[in-house]
Amino acid sequence: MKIGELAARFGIATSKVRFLEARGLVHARRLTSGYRDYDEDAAEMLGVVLRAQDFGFSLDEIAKGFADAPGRRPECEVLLPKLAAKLVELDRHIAQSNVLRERIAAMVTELEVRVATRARRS
Amino acid sequence: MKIGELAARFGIATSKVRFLEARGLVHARRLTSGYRDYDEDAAEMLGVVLRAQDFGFSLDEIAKGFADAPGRRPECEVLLPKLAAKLVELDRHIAQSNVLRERIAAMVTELEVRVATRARRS
DNA sequence: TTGCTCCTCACGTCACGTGAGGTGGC
DNA sequence: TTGCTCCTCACGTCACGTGAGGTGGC
Repeated sequence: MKIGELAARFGIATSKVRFLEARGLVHARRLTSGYRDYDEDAAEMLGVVLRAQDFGFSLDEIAKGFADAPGRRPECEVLLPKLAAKLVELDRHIAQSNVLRERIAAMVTELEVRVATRARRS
Repeated sequence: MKIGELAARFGIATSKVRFLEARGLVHARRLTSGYRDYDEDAAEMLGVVLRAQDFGFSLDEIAKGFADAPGRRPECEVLLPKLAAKLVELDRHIAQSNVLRERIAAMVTELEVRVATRARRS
């Protein structure tokens, strides 16, 4: 599989795939033409990386996760505390977002009232 | 007020204040020593900028907001549609975060079961 | 003099995106 | 030959943070 096909499969840009390769997070063989060539193993690895990113891990954290793991995939024991920490972080983030949402909603209401009042006056 | 006091008042770094000044989002007079000097007007403007950032506006958007407004503060008519759009965006973001939260929680549970099973086996 | 704050560059960071200039393959 | 995809640099972006080298002010 060439880079364009792989990128399309995950809905990302080819530049991102090359970038992740430079960071050591995806591996590619090369065709004689110099084109990158990916097998299913590489695709799966990319999938794991993208999901970890979704989970809020930075690329450094993800790289360390792969390094800590003896095999290609990080082990449960390594992953568990990190995921648990992310869960706490996410909960705080969601709570903050909800507060923010209410503040913005309140401001919108206030501005709407102000605009309406001004319209009535003129 | 000097930069350190202003920064401390808002809980931000002095480097951020200088950066925002370079972007034209805060204004400072200068003392003869060359030190930046801030009055309450400047502090208020900084407060507006920081709140807008909290609301998820980029610095470019904030700068445009100030530019669109004839005075120092953006008008309701300019602000309202932008805030409304942010509200929609935030709602989507919160919904996604909740989905993510459940996915991580499920994975944590799954890994815990796997670790427990392995412990029992050995 | 000490120690704190302030100053101006300039470069680093994070995760890419973009554009130049060139090549492979149907 | 056209047109699409691929390649490698190198620089741009966003919102700052950091560090060098130097100065003000109590």
